[in-house]
Amino acid sequence: MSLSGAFEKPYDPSEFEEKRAQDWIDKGFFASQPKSDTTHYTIVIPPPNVTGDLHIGHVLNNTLQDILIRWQRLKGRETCWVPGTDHASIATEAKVTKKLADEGINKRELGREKFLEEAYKWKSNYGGRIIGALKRLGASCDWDREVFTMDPDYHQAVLQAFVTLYDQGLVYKGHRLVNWCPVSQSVISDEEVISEERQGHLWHISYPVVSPTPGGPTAVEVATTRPETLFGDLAVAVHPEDERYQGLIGQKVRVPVCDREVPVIADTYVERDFGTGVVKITPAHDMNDYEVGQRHNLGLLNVMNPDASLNENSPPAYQGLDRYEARQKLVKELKERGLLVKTDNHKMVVGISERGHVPIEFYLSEQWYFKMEGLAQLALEETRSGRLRLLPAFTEKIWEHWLGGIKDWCVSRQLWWGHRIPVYTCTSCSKVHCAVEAPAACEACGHVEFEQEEDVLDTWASSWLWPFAVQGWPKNDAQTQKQMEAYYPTETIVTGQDIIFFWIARMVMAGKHFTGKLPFKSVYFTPIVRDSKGRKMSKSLGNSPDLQKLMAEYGTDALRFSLVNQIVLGQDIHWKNESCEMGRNFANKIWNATRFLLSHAEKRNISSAKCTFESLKIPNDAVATWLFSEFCQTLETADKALSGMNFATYSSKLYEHLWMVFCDWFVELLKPVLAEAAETNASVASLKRADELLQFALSLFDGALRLLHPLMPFVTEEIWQRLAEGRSSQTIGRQLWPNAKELTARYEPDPASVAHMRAVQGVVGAVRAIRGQYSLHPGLRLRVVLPEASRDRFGEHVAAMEYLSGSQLHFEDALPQVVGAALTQGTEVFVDLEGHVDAASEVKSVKQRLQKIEQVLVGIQKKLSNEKFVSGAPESVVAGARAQESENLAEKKLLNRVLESMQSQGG
RNA sequence: GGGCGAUUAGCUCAGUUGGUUAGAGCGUCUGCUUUACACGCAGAAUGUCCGGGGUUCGAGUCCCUGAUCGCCCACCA
Repeated sequence: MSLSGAFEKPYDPSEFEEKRAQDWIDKGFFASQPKSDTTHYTIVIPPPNVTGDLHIGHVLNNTLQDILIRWQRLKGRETCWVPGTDHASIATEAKVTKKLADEGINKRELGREKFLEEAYKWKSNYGGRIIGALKRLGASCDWDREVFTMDPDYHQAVLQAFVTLYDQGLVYKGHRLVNWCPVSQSVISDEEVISEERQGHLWHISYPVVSPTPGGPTAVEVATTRPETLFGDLAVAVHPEDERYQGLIGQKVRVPVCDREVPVIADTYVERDFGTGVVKITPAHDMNDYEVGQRHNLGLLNVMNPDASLNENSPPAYQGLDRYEARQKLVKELKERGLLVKTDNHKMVVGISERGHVPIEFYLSEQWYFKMEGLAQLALEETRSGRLRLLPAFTEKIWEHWLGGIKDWCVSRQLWWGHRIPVYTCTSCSKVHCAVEAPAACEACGHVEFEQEEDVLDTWASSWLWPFAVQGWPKNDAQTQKQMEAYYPTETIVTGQDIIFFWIARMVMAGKHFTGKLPFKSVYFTPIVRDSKGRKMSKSLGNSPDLQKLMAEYGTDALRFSLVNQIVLGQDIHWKNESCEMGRNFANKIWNATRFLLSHAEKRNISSAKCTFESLKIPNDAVATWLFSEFCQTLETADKALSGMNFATYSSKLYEHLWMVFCDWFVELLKPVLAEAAETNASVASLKRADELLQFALSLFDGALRLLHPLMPFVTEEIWQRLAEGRSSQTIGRQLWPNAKELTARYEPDPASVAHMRAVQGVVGAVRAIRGQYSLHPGLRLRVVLPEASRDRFGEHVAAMEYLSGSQLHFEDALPQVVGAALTQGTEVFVDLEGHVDAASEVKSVKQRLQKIEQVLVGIQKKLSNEKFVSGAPESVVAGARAQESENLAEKKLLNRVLESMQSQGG
């Protein structure tokens, strides 16, 4: 293929990527079909919120899934990556509600049906965005299988799961204090409450004693962080053994402002050392107070509305005020009445609603719950038995802790966007029916009218079914059976650790409970991506990278590479946009390496199309044997790293192989070979060698591209398309991943060739270093002397070594007059510096080096003279130390010889 | 209050079961339009491996302890 048009430097990904991403999908390269054999490899995507935007965390976890899927696809497995989106009940409802409010429309006035219409409109406007972004990222999902958690089939699955649990007695309705989000005006689960430390106050308020005993106190001082709830106080509590308040127990005190009389009770819940040792008890607005209230039969007094404003149980002046306005007003009034003793600053932990971003209220209401203990046991058994593996391993401790102390799951939400709870109450006899379809007639009285529950289910009570519901569960038709057989259970889940309880644990429970199978074999928790200062990415900080811009500026491959390359299992990533440079430079590097190979192939009339990895032939040549050995090692590392989900090991090995090995050394070694063959009087042997090496290079490069493809799909595809004409109906993504066993059975890797090449590199490096030491111009051809005895060893590489080091090699034992000397891999290297360097400065340099060597030798010899080391350490370590000693001795001897020679020359 | 993780070059981080003279990328410095690539090539400099103890012939690695940062869990109003 000729180097025209689309093969310019530098590599410009923005020219290709978008088109390529669409082309892959159009040609159906990612489509999967259930097969009757067992080659399936399935991953289900963690469905992003339907109205969400792609953020860098998505890039990370979807890139990792894509790497696994593309890797397995290259290995010839029938891969299926199921994409989709989550309806995200509370998050979406909040967005739609806000949008309506901005337009002056009140959600409740609009009514349920109209609201849902609006929500679907919103979904159709924004729901495609994140899917589009994932496609742009190159995610090789089977896009024909996209599922939305409110699709009709999925809805059926959610209802069926609920009904099944109900029939099994695992669903109940409970009347208790719940976490209430005043913004969404719905209950939320414990997991949706985020504890945050906040600076608050501890107000000391005086409660007058109703009938003080003579000489006794006339008031008690109560400490509280939430004064506005005092309208709901039903008692004041002290510790039963607190000597200060013995006389008060059983008396009555007057709640300030509302002037209600409440008893002083004794309960061990009270900490004597905290505050004043006197606590106001507000059973309807605090979990602990609720418990205390239960113990003392205090009853309940709710003083708030669902939006956290004060209700009719508060004094008229406070009714309708928001809780914080009420607090201010009350504190002021207490001060005026002289009942506020003091105000202390106080740090406390406040429960914040994950979606509403405001402190939650404890609120008394009736809600639906799932019984979790049995389900939690199912999940625990899977990790304890080792059938389910969590990475990083320490997450298993978190898992154990949560599941061990699990509480029942409050699944009802006072929302409209979601799966409405399938419970129907007969309007005549009040019999409760739970069924997927509304019953035709009441089982008890035959009446035909029902009222369905108003509430919808927690989002996670639908997404916990994801791995099997996407395949059609619980339907039992032929297609569903076939799909369940092929694609369930899946392999692995890749996601953030933040949803370990929300989603991962519950999927395991649901999988075991409803299908009897563990839904995946492993879970990989990705690192959290933070900004360069270690702060969480957040909208309010505006520190999230603009991914569209990054992809346009550096390329998607660059983004993928740079992100993956920074992964450390179990640790956060500190992200800088500039780190994309590494990936961009890498993509450019291999792009240009291709330009080099192809231009020479053209010159030598070699068809790159014929040089596929399948046609790899290894010429009988030290350079080829060496590169092949390196490649085999890279392949082994890549396979092992990906199997163990060590993604950064995989990325850095490929980087090293392609750049440091293939480009820096192999291509450079190839150049003099090609140059020799290009001479007019080139020998037949040199022509043959050039052609063989070039063909070998192209074939091996094809293999290396495949190894890199899962990580950098775009640039590898662009290159692969240019290696042969007429590939547009194919993709590199469906070629074969090199098979290590077959490969090494055909050609044996040769460790000696690697050692041999290291010697060549050592000599070249030594000359370069000496050149650098004196800043000698690279164009200056140096005279280099190697010992006569090494002639055979380096014979075939002389031309290459001369080219790489910019020198002329001579094999002789006489030293140059002014000489830069080095010892590398047992070879003495002498660079003739006569006329370039002043002898005195080289003498000085040699003396310095000798000093260093002396120091090192002292250390080694001390170790070697230690009897315990010699007898105690493994043989290889002792041998290593001895080798080190002799090497340093040899270098010392060499330098002394050089020194002597130069000093005698200099007079 | 419990549990977990981190601390290695100016910055971001590697460093397998303890074993040569601790590495990479970026940045810095030097020299290069060497005909694939300046998004490049060649070379160089830079470390109290957080502090303090201990185990060991040998510790960045294991143990104890202290400090700092971060995360998770927990009902002190």
